[in-house]
Amino acid sequence: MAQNELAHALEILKSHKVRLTPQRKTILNYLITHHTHPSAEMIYEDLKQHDDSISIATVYNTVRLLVDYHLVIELKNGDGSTHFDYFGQPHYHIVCENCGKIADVFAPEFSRLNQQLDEITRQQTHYLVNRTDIEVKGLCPECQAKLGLLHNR
Amino acid sequence: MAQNELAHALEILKSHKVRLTPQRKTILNYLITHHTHPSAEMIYEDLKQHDDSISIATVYNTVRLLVDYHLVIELKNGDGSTHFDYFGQPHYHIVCENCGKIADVFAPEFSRLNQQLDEITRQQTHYLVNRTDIEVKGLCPECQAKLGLLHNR
DNA sequence: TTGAGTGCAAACTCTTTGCAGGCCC
DNA sequence: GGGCCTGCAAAGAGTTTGCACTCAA
Repeated sequence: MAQNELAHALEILKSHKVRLTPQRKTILNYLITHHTHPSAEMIYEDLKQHDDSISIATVYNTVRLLVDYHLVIELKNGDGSTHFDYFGQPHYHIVCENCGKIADVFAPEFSRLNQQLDEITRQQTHYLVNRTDIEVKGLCPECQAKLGLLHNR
Repeated sequence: MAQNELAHALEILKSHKVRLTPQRKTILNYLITHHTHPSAEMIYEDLKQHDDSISIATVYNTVRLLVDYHLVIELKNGDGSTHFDYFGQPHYHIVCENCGKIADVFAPEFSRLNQQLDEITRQQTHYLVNRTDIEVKGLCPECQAKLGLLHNR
């Protein structure tokens, strides 16, 4: 499954004549197999553990490349850094405003909803729409408990 | 209109026992009357022109305060800095991926759509939902023309 | 072979912080 | 009058850049 995903993503890059270096494959594979919304720093630290030696500059270069090809999306969770998420299946994100934890939300209505937004946006602004990112903000279950808010559910 | 808006916003702050300093009023008023999605730096530069002397630190402090009280929302347009927008009427944003220009989109369906998202998100993640931000990315009319893409409309 | 990619470290930009003095409530 | 807010400058964090070397195609 993840292997197919990786092959598929590599195919897309190859079709755009992007050079497939070991570093790029490693980072792409990391993002496909880790749905933890890591920052560049986290990717770097994790990959350093294994014998994959990769510099932080290459991590930044590569994630930007992957974002440009719409394979990965950027997320901000309020901690100052940018987090990344492989975007294989359409989904959106909810960010905990207290601890910054990010969760994925897969909604069947998502694509229909996106189409609606595209339509409205294009009519109203004449912008050419490429993609829509939805970000919900709230409190994760842990932080609700921590803050004594569970009775509010 | 803008005066009512300002009075309304100040009322909200006052009800939370927030100290209403001249700087805070000035910045809030600036954001209510300028729907240009400025960065902290832009607000600072603009206010420096007039005799309002305000430090950049105060601009950062104040916009964060306003974001905390949900009077203002933060936007990223890819230029590295954070932009701010007074959030009087519910709306969302489209960002030009080429030049970074941000436009507002007011959709009547927006609040219904938000409710749907809240529902789905809460059921799926058990997060307590506070707010939903939608950000559409695309190309503004000017950049479409500049890039010779108008025939794609 | 060759030019794009990598690694390193320094530089840069945006934002935050510490502290002394000022002023809103 | 008390304590939060402001202004200044310096520090901090995250990200980008310049350059020499490497390697995928």
